Amino acid sequence: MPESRGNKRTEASIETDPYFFAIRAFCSRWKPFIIQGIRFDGKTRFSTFTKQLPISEKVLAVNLRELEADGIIQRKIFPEIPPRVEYTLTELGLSICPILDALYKWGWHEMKRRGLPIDPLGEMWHGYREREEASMKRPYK
Amino acid sequence: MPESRGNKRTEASIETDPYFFAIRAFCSRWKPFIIQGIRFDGKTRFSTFTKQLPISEKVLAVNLRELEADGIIQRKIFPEIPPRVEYTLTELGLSICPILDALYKWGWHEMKRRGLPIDPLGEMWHGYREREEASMKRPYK
DNA sequence: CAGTATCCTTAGGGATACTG
DNA sequence: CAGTATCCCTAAGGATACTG
Repeated sequence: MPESRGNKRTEASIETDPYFFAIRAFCSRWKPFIIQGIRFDGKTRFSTFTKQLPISEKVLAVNLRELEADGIIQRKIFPEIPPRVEYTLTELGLSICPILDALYKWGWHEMKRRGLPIDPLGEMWHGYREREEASMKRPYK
Repeated sequence: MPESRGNKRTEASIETDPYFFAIRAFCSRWKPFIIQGIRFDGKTRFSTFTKQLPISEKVLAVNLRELEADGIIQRKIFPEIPPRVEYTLTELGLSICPILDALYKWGWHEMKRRGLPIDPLGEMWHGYREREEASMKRPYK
């Protein structure tokens, strides 16, 4: 095996670019929803995510580990039986929220302009629709 | 084949959410760089991208088609020999730039804080480093 | 409860050759 | 020049079962 596929020299330029860094850190499929979920409740438990999102336990665990490794969320373990683990946003995690809000706002306005259907629970979370606390507790299931 | 893998009902909620819409529209691996490239020159040609980015022609073409379909860029064909095609940003495309700048800024500060190496050409594009016009013309090759 | 472990599928990306 | 067409590979995501 003489070399891997990609051109390492040029690849490196992309992968040391802040766009790449930021997008990898919090613009994947699930991370905005996970961050939003923590933000909504202040702190969240593992099983709360699996109730709120159509995400598998494996994928959730991977995303939580990455967010923790990137310093965006914090994991606190309470030595109880049954075990309890709480996830909160760090200062860095809080600094992402305005950007996520801007992404949401852009998408919301563009979807409205095109007449596309918009998930109402996300709208409640973001203040684009009046809140119904009951349905917000179990948004996606 | 009774059903596809994913749960359609819950999938739908995610896929009608503005986060998903916005991230799909311009937070993929290449789209921020493509948008930035057009923004830098005002208008750009196909071959200019392939010189500026370590991207294959196929992937570039796919991304350009998607950006055009989403109304983010405009494609103008000049009936010449050899053919000439110019890509420009639409109003919608311009509306994305502040969000991309915020993403870049967040990534830049966080990478600095961690002492990570940052691609200098991106820094020039974004005004985080003094411009050297020569090297900015062929950034990634 | 809060996860691993296993196995599988698919979308995105990439190298290269070719065409109008 | 501005793309297609092919073929290939990997990473991300997902369903399900199991464990401390």
